[in-house]
Amino acid sequence: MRDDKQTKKKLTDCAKKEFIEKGYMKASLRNICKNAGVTTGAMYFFFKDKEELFESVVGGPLLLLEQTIGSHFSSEQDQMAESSGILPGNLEDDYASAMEILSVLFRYKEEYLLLIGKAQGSRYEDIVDRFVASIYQHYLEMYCKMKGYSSLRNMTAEDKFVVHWMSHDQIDIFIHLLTHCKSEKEAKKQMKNMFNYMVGGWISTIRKQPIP
Amino acid sequence: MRDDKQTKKKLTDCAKKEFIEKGYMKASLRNICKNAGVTTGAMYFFFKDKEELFESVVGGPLLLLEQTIGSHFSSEQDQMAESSGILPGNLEDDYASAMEILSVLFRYKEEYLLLIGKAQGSRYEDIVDRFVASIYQHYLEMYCKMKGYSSLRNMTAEDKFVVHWMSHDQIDIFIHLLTHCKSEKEAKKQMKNMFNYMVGGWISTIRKQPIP
Amino acid sequence: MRDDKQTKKKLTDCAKKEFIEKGYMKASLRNICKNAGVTTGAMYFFFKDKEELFESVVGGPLLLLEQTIGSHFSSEQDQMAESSGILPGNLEDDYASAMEILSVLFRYKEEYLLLIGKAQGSRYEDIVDRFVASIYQHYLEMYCKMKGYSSLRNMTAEDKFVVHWMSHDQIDIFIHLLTHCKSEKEAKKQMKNMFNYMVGGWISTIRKQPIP
Amino acid sequence: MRDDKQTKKKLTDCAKKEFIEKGYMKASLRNICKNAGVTTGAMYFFFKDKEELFESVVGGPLLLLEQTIGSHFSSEQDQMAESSGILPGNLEDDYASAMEILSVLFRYKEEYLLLIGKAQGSRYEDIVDRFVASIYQHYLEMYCKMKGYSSLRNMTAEDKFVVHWMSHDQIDIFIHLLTHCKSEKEAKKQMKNMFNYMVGGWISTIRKQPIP
DNA sequence: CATGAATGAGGTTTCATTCAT
DNA sequence: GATGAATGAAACCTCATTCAT
Repeated sequence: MRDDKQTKKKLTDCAKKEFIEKGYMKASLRNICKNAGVTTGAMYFFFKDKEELFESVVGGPLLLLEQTIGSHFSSEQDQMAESSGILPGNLEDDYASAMEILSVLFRYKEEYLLLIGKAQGSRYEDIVDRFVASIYQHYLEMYCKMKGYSSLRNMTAEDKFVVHWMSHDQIDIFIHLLTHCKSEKEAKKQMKNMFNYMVGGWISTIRKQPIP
Repeated sequence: MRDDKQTKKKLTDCAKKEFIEKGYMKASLRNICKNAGVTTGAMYFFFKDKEELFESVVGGPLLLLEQTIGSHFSSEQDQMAESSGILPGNLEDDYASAMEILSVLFRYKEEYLLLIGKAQGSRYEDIVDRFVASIYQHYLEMYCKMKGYSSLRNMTAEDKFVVHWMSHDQIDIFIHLLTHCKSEKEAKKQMKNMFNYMVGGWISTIRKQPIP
Repeated sequence: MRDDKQTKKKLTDCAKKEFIEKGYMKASLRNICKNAGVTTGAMYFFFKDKEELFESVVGGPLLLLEQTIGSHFSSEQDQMAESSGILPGNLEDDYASAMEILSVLFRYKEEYLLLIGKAQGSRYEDIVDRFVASIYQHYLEMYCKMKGYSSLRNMTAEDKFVVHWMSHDQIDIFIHLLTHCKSEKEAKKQMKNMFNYMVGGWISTIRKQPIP
Repeated sequence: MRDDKQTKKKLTDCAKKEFIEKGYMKASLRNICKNAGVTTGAMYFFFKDKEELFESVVGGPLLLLEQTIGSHFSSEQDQMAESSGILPGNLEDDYASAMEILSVLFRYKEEYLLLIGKAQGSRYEDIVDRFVASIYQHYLEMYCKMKGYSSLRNMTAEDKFVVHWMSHDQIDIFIHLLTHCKSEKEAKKQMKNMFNYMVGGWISTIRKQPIP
């Protein structure tokens, strides 16, 4: 029983190491199997192909992250938060969300770094864009509210472009923290400044000028 | 003599196409040569190896870009610009610089996209980080002035971290525009909003709070 | 399973033939595989690289030879043989040893010829020198005794030079016999004269003059 | 005029260096031309092919050596020297000849080392055997005289074999000295012992026993 | 004398994948 | 579950040589 999943485990462990070292494309299945002390045939029993092996490494963490982001940034769950001050409520909420996301990110730091920077050649090579897309709708609606638009249909192409950028930037903040901070704790500390930066950007954008 | 530089030209053209299609790593020299109607041996007469062929495609544009950035963002040339308003003078200057950089970027759009997104495996795979590094000093000094510090040595690790992020973000703005805009004209139009966003971010960061 | 080790065998057989025909360097792996009716990939399943394939041909015989030489010429096992006549006992022993070595040499004649004369480019290209080195110590001690020196430290650079030459010459005798005799039997017959020649050389050298 | 042979000179110089470094086979014409600052086409104006380029390096010295050996070891020029002692006169003469040959060898040491050890793949790969063959006849006649045979036809196959070996050994002495001595002077000093060794071998062989 | 371009065959090695056992 | 063998294509690169100019 215990041996049952042991081989598979060893395989994914070695795969992870190899993918991190060399990136998806340059990673060698042979090498992975050799390090795992397993024949390539055995590997193909567990995994359909290279892609699936890669997925076995990053799939779980990716799903977790998607769900976490989804639960916080899905447009459906957006509430008309009562804004306590000048700041739009949603942005305040976002800060809390971001903290949770950071926790997740650092829980599987290696896997996410793999996904973000070493997945070229796999089906995840555009994962960052997908993350951006997944929060875009949320920010679109927030922007809409802050602008005082009555409907999403009032948004111009220019509006949408800037919202897309801001979505991208939000994701980039996460990546930057994951990439440049050693610990979750440090990331959360630095997050404050970056969030502050982002909010400043939002306000400037809404007002069409940076200065109050 | 008859063909003069025709063969070499054909080779770089086909190389460019292949690199764009498949990325540096997956690009096949054989394929490139076949498309150029040339033997691999001929290719190796002109180019030492795959890397050099790649360089022949992106090298020129890269140099141009580095010089453009260098001339606008070098810390030495920073003047104590007389600020006309609340905005620090340097940021205003940066806007003009950004416009010029955009012009360059769109002049060799394909090559820059190649460098930014498809250079994994080549010596340029970290080119974005290098760009960030190349403007970091400039922003460090600007931040210093805006903060009212007397010396760079007054900067904390936290200060540096946030400046590094802002440098990164500046580069990202360029990449975003290059990636998402069809024409230079459109990019320059969208730039305004994004620059506004960035300046808002800077001010928030300096003041340690987003709202005036 | 059906073929068991048939493929590998075929591969080494064809490799041996090719190496003998063209020498290590000019031997073509493609050609070997073609003759063996096997893809190059298959070859690389059994052998890490060209070197290892070569080793699979000469490695076994080489080891055998080294052990045979080692057991007869190791300085540790040298006994103070009671000389029955004027001839130093060790040289008499050496003759018996030489016979055994000849037996080994002719057992894998092809392989040894390969090693001796066609290994340029492989890690065995200096194998002859290594053989010389491996018996040098033995002859150094014998020379020491015959000279009546009390210690190896009494040997001059000139002494050492001549001993080195004689070691080289001993190896050369083996190579000459292997190269120029068709059978082990013939070699053993010719060996007598050559050994006689060598002993005469030794005595002349010890006495510093050839004439009694 | 001076420039005339300058290119050719440079070419042979660089060729020599490359051949010494890598051996005939691994030497790269491209590399040679590059180092000589000349195009391959130019090289092919002076030399028909790789072989001829190699010949331009070793040809001269080789001819000189062949003539030197020829003039000393040619059977025609052998005189019935009056032996002053027990030693056959010819061997005494050989010693003088050997000294002259050593002088020649050290005059073009590099070239001869090239010929002896790095010519595999060229037409000179068997040069050592050719040297042996070129002195064989001489030694055959000397052996004949020393044995007291009336005609060469009295020689058995066994006689011939041992003479061939002794011819080989004579050549080997030269090679050993060239390989292991730094200067001509040192070689000539060491030569004495080696010649002594050889003469002892000859006498033993003639008498069919090493001890007087 | 020499260039610069081009050939074409060949080199060794690596890869993801398959499949009978 | 797992092995070991094999495939076949493709990878990058180097070579000696040729030839029009």
